[in-house]
Amino acid sequence: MWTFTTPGAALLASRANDEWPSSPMEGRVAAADGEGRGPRSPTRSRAPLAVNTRPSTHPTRAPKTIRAAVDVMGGQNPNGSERGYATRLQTTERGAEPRLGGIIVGAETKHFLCIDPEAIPKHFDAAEAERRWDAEWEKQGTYHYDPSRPRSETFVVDTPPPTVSGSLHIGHIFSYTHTDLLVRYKRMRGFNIFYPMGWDDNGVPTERRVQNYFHVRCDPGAEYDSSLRLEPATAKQRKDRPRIVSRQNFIELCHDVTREDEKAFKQLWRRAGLSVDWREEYATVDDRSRQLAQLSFRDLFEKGHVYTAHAPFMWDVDFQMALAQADVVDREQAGATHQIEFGVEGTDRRFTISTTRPELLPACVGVTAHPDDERYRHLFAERAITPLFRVPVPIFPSERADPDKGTGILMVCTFGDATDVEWWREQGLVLRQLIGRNGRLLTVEFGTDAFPSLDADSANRTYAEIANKTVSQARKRMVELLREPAGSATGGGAPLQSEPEVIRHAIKFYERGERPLEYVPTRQWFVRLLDKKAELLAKGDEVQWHPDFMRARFRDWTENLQLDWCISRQRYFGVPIPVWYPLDAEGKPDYVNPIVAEPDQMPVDPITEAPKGADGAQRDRPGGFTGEADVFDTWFTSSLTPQIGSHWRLDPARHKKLFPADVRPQAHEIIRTWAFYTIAKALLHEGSIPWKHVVVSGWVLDPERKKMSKSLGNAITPMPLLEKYTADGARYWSASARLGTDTAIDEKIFKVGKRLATKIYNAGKFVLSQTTERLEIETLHNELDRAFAAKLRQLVARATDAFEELDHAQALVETESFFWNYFTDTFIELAKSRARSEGDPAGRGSAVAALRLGLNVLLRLFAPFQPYITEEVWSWAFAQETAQPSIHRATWPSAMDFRDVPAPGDEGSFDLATACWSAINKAKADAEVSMGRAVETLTVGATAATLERLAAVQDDVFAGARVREYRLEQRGNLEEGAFEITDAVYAER
RNA sequence: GGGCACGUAGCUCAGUGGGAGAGCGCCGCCUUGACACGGCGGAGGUCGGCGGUUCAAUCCCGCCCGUGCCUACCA
Repeated sequence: MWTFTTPGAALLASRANDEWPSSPMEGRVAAADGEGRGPRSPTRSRAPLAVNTRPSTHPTRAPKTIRAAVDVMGGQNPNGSERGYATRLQTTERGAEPRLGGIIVGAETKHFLCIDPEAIPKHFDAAEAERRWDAEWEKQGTYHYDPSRPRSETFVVDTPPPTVSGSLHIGHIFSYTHTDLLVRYKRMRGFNIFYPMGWDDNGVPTERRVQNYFHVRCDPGAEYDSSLRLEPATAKQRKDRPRIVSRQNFIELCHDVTREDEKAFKQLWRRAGLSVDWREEYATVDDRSRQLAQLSFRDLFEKGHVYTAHAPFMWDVDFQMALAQADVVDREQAGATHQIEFGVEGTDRRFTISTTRPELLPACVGVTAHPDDERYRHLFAERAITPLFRVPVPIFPSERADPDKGTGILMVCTFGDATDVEWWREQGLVLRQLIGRNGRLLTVEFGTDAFPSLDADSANRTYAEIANKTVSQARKRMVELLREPAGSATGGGAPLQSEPEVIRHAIKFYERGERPLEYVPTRQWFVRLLDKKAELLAKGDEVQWHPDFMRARFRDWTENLQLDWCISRQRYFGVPIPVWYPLDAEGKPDYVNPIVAEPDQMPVDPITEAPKGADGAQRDRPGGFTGEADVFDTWFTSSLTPQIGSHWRLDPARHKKLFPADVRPQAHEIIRTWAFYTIAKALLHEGSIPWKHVVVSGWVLDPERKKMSKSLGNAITPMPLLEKYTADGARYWSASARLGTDTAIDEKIFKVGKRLATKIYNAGKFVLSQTTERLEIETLHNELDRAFAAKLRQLVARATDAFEELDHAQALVETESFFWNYFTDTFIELAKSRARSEGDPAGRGSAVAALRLGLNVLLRLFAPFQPYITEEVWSWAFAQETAQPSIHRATWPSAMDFRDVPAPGDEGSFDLATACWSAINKAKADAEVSMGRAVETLTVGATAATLERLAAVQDDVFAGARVREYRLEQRGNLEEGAFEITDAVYAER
């Protein structure tokens, strides 16, 4: 028996690929071609042409015409699904009424359906179709995860939760489409897809957005106002001081705003056709995420992986919070080196240090030079005297001092940079903290134990000049002070030895910050990572990176890690650190013995809730407890996305089925954060990798080839592009880019994608309107049809290979070029006239069958790329024929689709037909007549061998070219396969 | 400073040890019974530069130039 639409069970035998299962039934596939049965997918039945004949469960909605048609048709619905019916209704309601198109005879007699082209709108209304199919997919549960199926048949995606407070831009569509392409392919390969979607809403971006939106500031000491309702601030209001709101009010405002932001994202995702299972939606501040983040903390605490410490650490003076190494970026800034003369205690010796931070002179706690530096060796036992403040400080040798930098000798301050912190620790230097948490110079008094001075009065007078100033103001004033000879530590004139020399150098900033970081001693929580570099590197190597060179990003970052992970943030909107500290009799917190919340208490807010068994009245009372006010670093929660999806610790059976995930898509700039922390968490919690594959998308660049981002102001909003070029068009643009490759945005590509959808629409309309009525089809009789099918079969193999290698762009190029070059431009044109011929029933049946085979297979190959148009055309007839209401759950094309198609007599006959046809077209173009113009007569010249091979397909060629009479002429001077058209006489118009 | 990626037609990008490609744009023609949201035909490139390996290099190797990113330094 021959069939033309066969979402068969057996899959194309693809290359062995150990780590990347090609199919849920891998291993059985190759052996059981034609016999393998897919798991539970309704399409995996052996009744490919069946039409739903079950009595409708919605008889009142069933149009009579359809019911009549259905009653006529034989066959069975293989799985009793009623879904097919919904689609049929849909189609019918829109006026494209399917009707019997012909009969296929064989072991079983089947019918196929065709459409009335007049009933299909001339132009495809994409916006309408996008809304309609989105609703339909939701209704049908097309993208639902089936928890009853085993892990081996499941494909798990760890979705990136976008920061909803960030601006939506076209880059979102780009990278999320890449994921969706893979997901849709895997779904059609029979996998049970787990594709959740989360929103990352906690953290600084949301707080900042809320502050601006309502023009408010949070004051944790303020009273909660349960009736507070705020409107977005007006321009006038913004000129006033921000309104102060309580912590709880502030958090509520954050929730309000993120709820709205999530809606916008979700709307865009749905419009773009992401095949997410929306039942698996989560937010990183929702109850489950908070609970899991807190459970994560407790697990790490119990395992000894977290600790709290009071120490100088990187601090953003604007946000006033501590930072992790991953939050910090270098920025090139203008600076200046200042040469400042120091004295040596009890001598008249002197030396000159070089510094870019003269304002820290009052915080100088030591001086150091390289131990082998002949210029300074003799000073190492001495104490230096600082200028202006006359503070004696130790001079010590250090290998870290570079004799070639600056003057070779430098001052150590508390704290100018990370090296200062290290010297301070190693040498046991005193602490003279100068920079406050708000970035201004603290008030200090010289002549005290903490700030000794040989001339306290003068020091205090001088310091008064810079106290309370910001760092940059203080620096400016300090330079002026250093120009005055009175401040000299040696009596040798102005301490500043020369004019500051302007340089450009890299300064550490918080990535969202505007002022340089400072090192400020604070108490923070940390996750121990430095002692686990080797394990982290090993896990990174266990993961497969696509493209592979992205692996190096992870390795570089991990190898260069300098600090443990600081996870506490002095913010309000986030996941609270679930900890209380006992208070001693004097009301001082005991940080050494924190009380960690019990698992069954989580999620918990230690600011409003008490430890288990404690009396809330004991809060902040001597002998009682105090709640930790800090929240977690956003990444502490985001690094759990695989576990949030799998419900780790909440549902162990589910977790076992969904963890580790198969694939993690992400952008390359967050390898150091999201990927790194996620690998770290999986290692610390379970000694596992979090996912098997990381798929890295490139960036979207603006036409100037700059990265598109809100901060650069070059971000393009996606919705207008989706509306202008359709979702399928936008997806086409995304799909054109290979993984890891940055892509300049180019609307021309969107346009091409829209054009492709239009062409699919029109080709579908044409093919499905071809009928054989009551004629019988047995097999592909015709050489051209067989040669076309053979080519199509090769395309299927190539597209499948490309997807298996995660090269969606290649799969698209292959499919698109085949569709255009071999299907619409040639095969349809050549088979067209036979498909309508009255005198050749077998040839006509063969043509119609081959056209439908081509359309059916190509639609499925395009389905991941253009989900809307393919679903639309699929719904016209194939949905019913296959009893598979959605193409997105139909089976990916494979050798099974061709199992009953005979091989052509000559593999090259399709190309030969095309060549001859093109030659005639060229003759017409040269004669400036239309392609549709009939040709009264012409002569075709070719070699004898070529003409002989042409014989099998020449009827289609001349019919397609509308040639009435032709003469074949042997030409020995032409190349094999080449044609020359002469003596063409064109018909009158 | 170290590393990775990239450099091919006006633009956006494929590609391969032996013939230089696609789409868009451009030029000319054609309103054909799926499609003018279309079709046919055509022009257009010293494959960043210089060396090397090879019978043969756009492709492999080295150096250089340019672009982007990661990472480091940051007196």
